Amino acid sequence: MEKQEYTEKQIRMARYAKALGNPARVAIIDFLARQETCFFGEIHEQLPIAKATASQHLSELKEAGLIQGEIMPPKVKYCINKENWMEAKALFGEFFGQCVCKNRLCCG
Amino acid sequence: MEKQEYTEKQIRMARYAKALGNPARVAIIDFLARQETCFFGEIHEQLPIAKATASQHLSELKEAGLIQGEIMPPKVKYCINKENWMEAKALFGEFFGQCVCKNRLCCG
DNA sequence: AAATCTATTCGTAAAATTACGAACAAATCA
DNA sequence: TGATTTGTTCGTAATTTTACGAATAGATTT
Repeated sequence: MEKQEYTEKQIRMARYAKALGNPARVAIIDFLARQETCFFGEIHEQLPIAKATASQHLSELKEAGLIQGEIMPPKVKYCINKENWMEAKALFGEFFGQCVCKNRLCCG
Repeated sequence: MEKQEYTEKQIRMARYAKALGNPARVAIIDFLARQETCFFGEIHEQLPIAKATASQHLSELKEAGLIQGEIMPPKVKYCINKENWMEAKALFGEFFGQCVCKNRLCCG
C-alpha cells in the first residue's frame, strides 16, 4: 500500500483537532462546557483578545461543528454542539485508545 | 474576572491539538500506533505527500512531543513518545469529559 | 574512492491563521 | 427618532502553515 489518501476518520479527527489548536478556542470550549452562560459578551470577557478576534474564533468552532450559535436579539447565545461533540469525543477516545508501546520493537 | 490569560492546561491542550490538526499528522500517529514498524521510509510510503513534507510533519509532531526519533544509520526510527502521549490522552480525556449539555439553559 | 541509500534541510511559493480597529447591522432604550 | 448596546464583518498586516523539488549530509556498498 502506497500513497494512499487519508481516511474519513483521519480527516475528521484532524478537523476537530485543528479547531482545538488554539488556546483561545480551547478556552472558549472550556467556558461553554462549564456552562456559565453562553452569551458572546461573557465569552469575550474571559478572553484576552479583541471582540473581533473572539467572534472569529467562535466562527471557526462553529464551522468545525463543535459549537452552535443562536441569535437572541440583541445578544447571541453560543453552546456546545452536542452531536458533534460526542463524535469528536469518540474519535479522540479511539485515537488515544489505540495506544501503542506494547510492542518492544518500538517505543522504549 | 476579565481578560485573563490562558491556563497552562489550555495552552498544552491547544499545542497537542494543533499538532494533530492535519490529516497527514493524524495518519502518521495512526500508523505509529499500529506499530507497523517505525522507519521514516515506511511512514512516508503511507502518505500521499512528498518526502520533504513528511519529514516536516514528523518534525512538528516531534516538536509537539507526541513522537520521538532515533537515528539508526542510515535509517531513522520514529515512535510515539509514551510519556507525552499519556499526558495528551489525559488532557483530551479531561477535556471531553467535562461535557456539558446537562444544563437546560444551554444546549438543547 | 565513487556510487548509492536514507532522510533532513534549504529555498521558495501559495494559502491559511491570528489579530486588531473601524465600520456596520440589528435590536432596544430613552 | 436618536442614541445605545451587541456582535459581526471588513480591511489589513504579520506570521505560520503546507507543500514541493533540489541540494545536502551521513552511512554503507561496490
